[in-house]
Amino acid sequence: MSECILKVALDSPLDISFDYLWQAEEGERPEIGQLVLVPFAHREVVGLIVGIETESDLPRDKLKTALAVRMQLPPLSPAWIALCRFAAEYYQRPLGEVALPGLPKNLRAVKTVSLDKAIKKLAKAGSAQTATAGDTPRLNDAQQTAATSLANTREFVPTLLYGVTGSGKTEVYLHAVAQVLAREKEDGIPAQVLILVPEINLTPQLEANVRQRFPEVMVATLHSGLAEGERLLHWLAAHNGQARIVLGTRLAILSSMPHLKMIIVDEEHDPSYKQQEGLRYSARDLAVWRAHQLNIPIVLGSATPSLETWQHVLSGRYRKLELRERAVQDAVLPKVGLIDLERKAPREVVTDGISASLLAAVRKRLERGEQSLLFLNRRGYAPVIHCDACGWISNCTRCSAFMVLHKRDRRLRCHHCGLEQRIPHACPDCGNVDLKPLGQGTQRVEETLHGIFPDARIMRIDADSTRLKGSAQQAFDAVHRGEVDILIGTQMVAKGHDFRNLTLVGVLNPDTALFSHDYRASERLFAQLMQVAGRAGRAAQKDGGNPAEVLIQTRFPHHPLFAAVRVHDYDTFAGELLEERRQANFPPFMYQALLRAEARELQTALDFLHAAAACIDHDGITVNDPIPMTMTRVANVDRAQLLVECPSRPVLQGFLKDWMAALRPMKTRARWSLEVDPVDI
DNA sequence: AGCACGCCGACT
DNA sequence: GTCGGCGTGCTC
Repeated sequence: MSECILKVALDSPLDISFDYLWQAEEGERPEIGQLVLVPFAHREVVGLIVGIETESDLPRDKLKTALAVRMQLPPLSPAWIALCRFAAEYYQRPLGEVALPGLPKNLRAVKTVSLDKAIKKLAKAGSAQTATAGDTPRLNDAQQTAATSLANTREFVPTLLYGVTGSGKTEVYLHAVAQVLAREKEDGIPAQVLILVPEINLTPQLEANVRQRFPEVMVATLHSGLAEGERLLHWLAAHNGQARIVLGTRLAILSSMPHLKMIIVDEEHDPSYKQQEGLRYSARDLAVWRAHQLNIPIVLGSATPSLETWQHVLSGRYRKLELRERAVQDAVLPKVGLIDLERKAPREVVTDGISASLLAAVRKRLERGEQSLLFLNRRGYAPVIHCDACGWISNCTRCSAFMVLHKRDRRLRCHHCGLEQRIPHACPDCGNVDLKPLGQGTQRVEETLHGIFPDARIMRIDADSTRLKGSAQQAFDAVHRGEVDILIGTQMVAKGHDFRNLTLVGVLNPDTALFSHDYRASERLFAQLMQVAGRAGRAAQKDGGNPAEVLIQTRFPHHPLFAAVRVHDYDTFAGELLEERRQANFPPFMYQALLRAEARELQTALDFLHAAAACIDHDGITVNDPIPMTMTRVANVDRAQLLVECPSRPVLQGFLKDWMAALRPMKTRARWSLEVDPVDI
């Protein structure tokens, strides 16, 4: 028996580690990286051992004794702890708040029963398998070149795999994975690969592809949809090295993988990689850091890379491997056309937001027995109802937003706070019974199309139509089986699925993003248009038949964004955007952080931000004026924000550290949080 | 963040 | 008389 002091990180907002006494049994010394059950305030919690010492700075009578070290779990590696520590420092949060919430709940439970059971189960599943690749399809030249380059890369080289939808990026990933796993034979290390995808629910194909290609290999999946028991098994399989491939969403970037040898980030530009609550990290950025830390290759795949990544390519920090053609035989890129809604003569007849030209194109598809997709990023029937007589509009009483008309449920619904009410039968202000829906949502488009094409099989896919678990998948399956003629959808339909018999994509209303105050809106719109265009049949035009067509309705047909979309020219467009960003001192040429505050009274939030702006010295940092957020009130809480900027990341980081230290003890009724590298401002 | 303690209003 | 409102303070 010998006594030691355990330094323990706990999931607590206090940015310190906590010291506990521990009597180590002979031969059972605790190690850094092990989990430990400790008494904390009036409860028992599980923490992470981050240090083992003989002395504590605190007097002995202040120390409590740890209750149990979780010896059955192999310790988390120093590299994993370093990753968490980096994320904690970079995003200005305590280590414990980064390291612990990501662990399966069972590992953090007071009782250890399910953990023991899971460990036994995995022990039965056997040791690491030999990685023998299944049948590998032939690669085209571009794919082969990319795959060879990746095969020759064993160190940290961030690589952009740049290719349009259908150019065969997945095949290149799988080759790269096969290469990494095959190296086990040479150096005897059972390598692991991490593959990140934006939304696991939309990419069951990738999981199926991976499992089919590597039938001998254990594949773990990690995403928020897993049941706790499953989550524990998959996490443990990654942690003990049994799972050779881990496929997951952004949260998987913090998984423990002791033999990690390659990271792949699919659709690296996707906004889903940014966690938008709690610890607001970018999984893509952490992936690059993790690859750098381990000196292993990382592949970032995209048809429309983020401007951050693109800038790194231009500056030579990242390597670019390009896949130019679609890999599927006979497939060519869809033809993109614009429908000018402002054209004076002949004027487009527009029915509920759908132009006559687009309707004609849909009719042509119906006659040919082909499928059409209409894309509108707005669910509900109409975004607002209003009274012609007095000007009343359906504002939410708790938010600075409209109540959206959901005609089928006969309700108004706020998409921000969830408030619902029945549709008023008359104007609440003047009693006028003729309240009119303004604008279009997917439900209205569905209704209009039913009226125009009564015999067509029409399906709507959005968050409302797919509320039930599994119903989204069922809907997509029905489209694949050809049971749908016209598909109407929000951005849910833009990702992941390619429909072979789909030859028309109509984009109803992209214009709001063109002149948005958010300077990232056009970058996102471009990506979204390219992505939704990619849904159009990859094999639609064999037999010299009809090429797939994308029709975009717009009142601004001369906007340069559309010119770039028409010729599928991301390079030029990205170059122009980057030049604008450089001129305007926006990211990636500027580093930013956002201090947000919210309170019942807007003034409380603003007062706090003003005090925060004044509380320390900020040489070299631009501290902007506190401003109310664009959507100021959500669920009866007013929100304001303060943007700080600096062209140097280390300088900004240094400032943020001091700033947070100064802010924490400040007394305020406002709730506040800091976001580093914010995406929407 | 939890969670307990503590000191004032309407109810079985 | 007590249930419970949320302000304040502490956590090795």
